[in-house]
Amino acid sequence: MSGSNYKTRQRQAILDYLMEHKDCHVTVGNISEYMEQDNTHVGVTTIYRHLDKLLEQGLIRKYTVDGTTSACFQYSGKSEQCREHFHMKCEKCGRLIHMNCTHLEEICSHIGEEHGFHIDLFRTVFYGICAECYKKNEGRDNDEKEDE
Amino acid sequence: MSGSNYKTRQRQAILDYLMEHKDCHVTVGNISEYMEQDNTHVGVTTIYRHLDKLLEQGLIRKYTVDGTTSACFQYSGKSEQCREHFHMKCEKCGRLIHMNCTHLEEICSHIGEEHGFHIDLFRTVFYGICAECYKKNEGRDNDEKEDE
DNA sequence: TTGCGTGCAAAGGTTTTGCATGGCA
DNA sequence: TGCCATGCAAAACCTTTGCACGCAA
Repeated sequence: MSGSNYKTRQRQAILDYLMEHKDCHVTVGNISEYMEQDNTHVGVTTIYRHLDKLLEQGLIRKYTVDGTTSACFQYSGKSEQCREHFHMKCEKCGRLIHMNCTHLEEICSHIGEEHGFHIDLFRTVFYGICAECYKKNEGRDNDEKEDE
Repeated sequence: MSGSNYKTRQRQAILDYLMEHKDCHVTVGNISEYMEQDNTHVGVTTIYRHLDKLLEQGLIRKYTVDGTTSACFQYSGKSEQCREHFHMKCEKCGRLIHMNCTHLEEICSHIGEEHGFHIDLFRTVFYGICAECYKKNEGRDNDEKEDE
């Protein structure tokens, strides 16, 4: 499997971009556009192919964010440790938060033992609003009605 | 918004199908194919439009399951109570499990209070393998390697 | 030199839009 | 009858594939 990684301009550019944006998710379109502006053209085909590899290698994650049709990717680093904690994604700012908390680790065993459900930590993501965005938004627009 | 729901053959057929399959997710293709076999043709456009409405009304959920390119939908019912518990999705059989568990509810408050992260219970789904599928699969194929 | 990497064009899918027609209220 | 609902065809996207050429090792 994808064991041969030639060191090419394109590969480096994509990796750089992903690492610079490790706090939020990006689409193939984002990457492509950025490269264009940067006069560092990289074909979308190439981007897709590298993302596939990185995904296989567990270096990035793939999401489907509400309202978007295209897939979102995000750098998460050598993931072994990411298989041991939960991730939360802020729906406002898009930040990915690695939640290291023993209390939460317990969830996993609880669900496994009591409910017989074996959680895939790598794929499971909590969606919600992060502390900062929540503060910012507090009391502001009741535009997004809380339903009754 | 979408407040006017005419009672049409198509709307009813789609709703029926969704409710009959409330235990698993279905794609637009599934719905369309079924209708065809059932001699109850419904155009895909119509299906998409109804799913959008149902989504808006919170009657169904939308997923993107790994490896699939098309969106998956699943009936979840008048969702008010589904905003109060977690959901788990089995990646093997596709079943959606409504997890009513006080222990887990605590987790929610823990995350909210200690970590300041406000979970969106309606959108958050735990991915993994359900008890039944886990049993079935136990010791069988190490085909799907556990990585090293 | 070898074989992977790249990029264009084309193909394959899924989802959305436009528009004329059908059907509920 | 007035509107919304429907469905076909076409458009708009996103992603994958085929193939010739480029380039790292």
